[in-house]
Amino acid sequence: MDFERLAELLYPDITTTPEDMEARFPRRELPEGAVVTRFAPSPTGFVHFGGLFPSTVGERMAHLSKGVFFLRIEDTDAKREVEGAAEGLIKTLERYGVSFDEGAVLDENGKITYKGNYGPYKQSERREIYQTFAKSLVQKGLAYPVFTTEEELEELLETDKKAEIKNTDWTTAAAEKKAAQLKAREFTLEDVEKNIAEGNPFVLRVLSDGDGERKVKITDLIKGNLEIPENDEDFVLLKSDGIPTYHFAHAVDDHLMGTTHVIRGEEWLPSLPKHIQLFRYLGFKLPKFMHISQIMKLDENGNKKKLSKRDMGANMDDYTRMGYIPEAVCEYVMTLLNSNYEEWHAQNPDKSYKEFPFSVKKMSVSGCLFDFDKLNDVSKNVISRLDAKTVTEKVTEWALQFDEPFGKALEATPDFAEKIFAIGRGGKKPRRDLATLADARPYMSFFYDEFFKLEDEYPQNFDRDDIKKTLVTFNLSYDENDDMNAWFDKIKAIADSLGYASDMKAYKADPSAFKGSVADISMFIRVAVTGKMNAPDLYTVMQILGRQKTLERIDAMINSL
RNA sequence: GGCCCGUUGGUCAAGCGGUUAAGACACGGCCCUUUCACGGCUGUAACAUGGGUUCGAUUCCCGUACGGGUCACCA
Repeated sequence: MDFERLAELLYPDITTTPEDMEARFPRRELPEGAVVTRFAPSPTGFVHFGGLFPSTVGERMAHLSKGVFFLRIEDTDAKREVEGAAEGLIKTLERYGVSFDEGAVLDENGKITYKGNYGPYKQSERREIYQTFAKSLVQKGLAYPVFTTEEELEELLETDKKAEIKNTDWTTAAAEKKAAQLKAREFTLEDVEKNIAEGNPFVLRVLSDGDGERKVKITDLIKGNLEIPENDEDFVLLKSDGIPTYHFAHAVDDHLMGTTHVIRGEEWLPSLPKHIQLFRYLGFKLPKFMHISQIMKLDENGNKKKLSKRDMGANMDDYTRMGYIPEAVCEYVMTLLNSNYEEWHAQNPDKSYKEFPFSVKKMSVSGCLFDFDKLNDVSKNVISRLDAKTVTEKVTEWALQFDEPFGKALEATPDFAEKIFAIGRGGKKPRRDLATLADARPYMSFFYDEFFKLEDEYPQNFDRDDIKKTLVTFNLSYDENDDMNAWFDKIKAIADSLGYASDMKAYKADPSAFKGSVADISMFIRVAVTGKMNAPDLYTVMQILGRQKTLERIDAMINSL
């Protein structure tokens, strides 16, 4: 067959050559050891937690090595594209510390612009580039066209779907495919001429030289040494609209853009032989591959399942809504990525996770389960390290968006809110009450009259009279200028007068000698003032609340008893 | 179904030929403590399974089971 002729028939408009492209996109000049990575999402929706994973890895590797991290938009499937998705994607990633040096970035108006010398960074705008390489493959006899009518196409899709969905008859499906492939390879130049003349659409398929019985050996930086059967499928390079499939675009783009490390989810592992074959056909140097394990969740049957976009915690916006701060999510991601992160962080409590010496070798080969308990723990630490002012700001901002009445209350008296958040904050061992910004409301709402309510009841086993006497006596003696000791001495005095132990040691030694202890007396007061059995330090609470409100609440309780 | 990847406590995981098999989260107990939170101590709990190789396997090899992924003109 005259491949030159075939190439001309197929791509008469393409006058550029692969050499032209190489010249247009020269090799990058980077410092020794610098790594070029990329994140290449398709703009089909929001950022998925599973997408934060590989993008964080890429960002860390590139920036830790003084390399380049770029964003390429893989919009080769027009049908699935979602308007505005790319902008949202970039914004979200930005919030989680994933920023790009090159490729699609946002301008000051939040619109996409492109930066860098290896563009376009949007695949739909790289047609000519792909077709140039496609044409050269045809010239070398490594790719060929398949003309298929719309009906035939739909039919094919139908059978594929059937095999997939009904999970039936894989063997005949495979045999049919094989036969179709052999048939498609047999065509004449005349057939092509005729089809082109009629304006029939075609796809370009690779002419595979692979043998499914043989295996390719490849080392994945995460998975280790792999042996996968060679690709023997004449897969599609260019779709009938002239747009490449993922496989072809990946080979061409990552070569031209100088990607040194291809980081992606492990769902790509099975198609790796296709990519290896393509890089070879195109004469490209193979980049390093890193296939990252999926994040899983437990389904209702207790089986691990890929975290899908419907799941809570999949959409990064979920975290915002739930009140997780981005730093916490980032740190959680780091703990999953490199298990020694926590150890490092314990030794370097003041350093940002960005200073952590991230290591590819430490990455896990197996998929891990998403664990909210762990996220909460990490998040509690992160929030506990913030100062009162920052927490006040963050909670207020969050609440104004997701819990407006509470947000307004905080906003009205920021100094008051800050005093509350200052309780137990600062110092080496701060309180860890808040896992999320949303936890603030149940924690502190009793400080605000409009949210104050009796959440806990007095336990039945206490004499109402004792409670009443405690409250009355406390109110009469309360002096907000007392220091903590003086304040507590008064409470102890009440305990003694009612037959409750003021000394906990004595109480514990012989509980039967007392009606209760000073702990119970404190609780009587606490419930009256906070409406709850559990609250931050009562003395401080009263100080912040002020004399008037404190006494009012106690009075109200006395009257209700 | 074929192919690929995986399997150490409930979760994340260290260990990679000889260990009392770390640590963190979660859970239980105790201590501290006026409650909570913090802190300290402590406990329960694991190498999926069967064969090899070896003086010795959690570590290496093979099979089995289980889980996941994938088999599109989607990425």
